[in-house]
Amino acid sequence: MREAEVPSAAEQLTTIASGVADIVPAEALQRKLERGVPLTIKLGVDPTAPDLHLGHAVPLRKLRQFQDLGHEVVLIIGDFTALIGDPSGRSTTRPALTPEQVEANATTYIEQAFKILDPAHTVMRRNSEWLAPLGFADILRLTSQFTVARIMERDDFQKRYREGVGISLHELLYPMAQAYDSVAIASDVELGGTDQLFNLLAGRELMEKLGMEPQVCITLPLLEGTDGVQKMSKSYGNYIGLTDAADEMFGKAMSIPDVLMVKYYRLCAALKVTEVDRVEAGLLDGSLHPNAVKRRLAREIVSLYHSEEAAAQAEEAFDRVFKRHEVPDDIPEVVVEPSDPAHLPAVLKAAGLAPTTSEARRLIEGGAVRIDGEPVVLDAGVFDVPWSMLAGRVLQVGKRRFVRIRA
RNA sequence: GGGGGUGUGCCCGAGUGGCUAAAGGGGACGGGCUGUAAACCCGUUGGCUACGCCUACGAUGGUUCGAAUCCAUCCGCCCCCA
Repeated sequence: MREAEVPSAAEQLTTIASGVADIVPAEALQRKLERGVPLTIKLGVDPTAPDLHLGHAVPLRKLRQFQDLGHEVVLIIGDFTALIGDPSGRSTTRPALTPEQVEANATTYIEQAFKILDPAHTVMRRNSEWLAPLGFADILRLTSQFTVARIMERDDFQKRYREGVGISLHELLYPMAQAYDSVAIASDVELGGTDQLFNLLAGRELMEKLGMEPQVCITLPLLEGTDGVQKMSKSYGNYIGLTDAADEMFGKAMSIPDVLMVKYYRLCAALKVTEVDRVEAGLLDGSLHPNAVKRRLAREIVSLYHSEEAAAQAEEAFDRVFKRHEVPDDIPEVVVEPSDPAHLPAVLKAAGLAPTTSEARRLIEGGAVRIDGEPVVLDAGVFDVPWSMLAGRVLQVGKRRFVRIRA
């Protein structure tokens, strides 16, 4: 009875191809799908960054699509390769992690990954299972499958070599190690970011040399962060975290540039491809208002990581603050040592609304501070305010920072 | 091993003795407009209960009434030759 629900290879291909950067080679994937047997889909993750965001979620979502089409996922925790450090996109040798760090990161990774993946169709493996037991002879046999010229084709290696930046010998082995993962689990398909293409192809090549059916490589585009320019990353501060609170997540999603909306729909939401196509067309011909489209996107994302109710609440809270310019309903309360008159910059600092009193002064002078929604206007050089103006009231800085003052 | 260059605020980058808390740009923040998008306009961008004081131009120590600017030593980074 399940067979009746299984979409045709062509239909599956439409879903799989949505939003991806490349499928190498696409015909091979089609052939694999046509067999009608569940495929083994591989994703290797480096347990380097503990907190996942929507950028990390992109390949995970694609895996989930595969699962929903009836395929099996093997998630490989690169606990052994983490000791090498993936040189991809790096201009210097990556610092190796300690086994403890790797373990801790792996645990949080798995926890967050299962917000997306279907546990019933996911197998978790660690690549130390098969990489650690390899002897020197095994390594020689594996390395003999690759030529230096082939490995040095990688543009990040080339760049580093040309620029005289050191490349440790063990780094050259990274692609081979990852390739061997594919051999170990006999993957049909491996996913990765566009920067992973070389490593993915190494897997394909090694499998072929060892007489196996080679995997198909699917690359996914890098996701730009909320600033719309840099790729999403914690260090750029432009990320939407998988564990962000619903309100936060909604607000961040609303702040992405319009041009990125369709990409987010494709890569970060769980809608059917036909529905995403419809939204894209609607935006193009003007029948859908961008704001409405973005709201829906924000709701979809929050629903995925929290719930539909949470999404509805987040939208309501968003409207309250940003559309109707009202005070949100749950404002953190801060206890401030009363003084009369009160030195407003000191209060702002104490309340966590400004990092320094100097900054607080600037904000006051710039008209950024409100009490119970009313802008605070003081004479130049005056920063003292009667305590009665503050006690029990809502102190606001800018559009989104609120605090209720408690004596 | 030899020769040369360079180190400024979150980032890039001017500045070669006082007019420099340090031009200009980017970013960020705030205000306006708006759909918390983009674009655009304006303001702010070291600290301090503050018409003043303190700390800042890789580090330390000097010269000077006065130094980011001159000198010495040290540290970091980069380039060329071997």
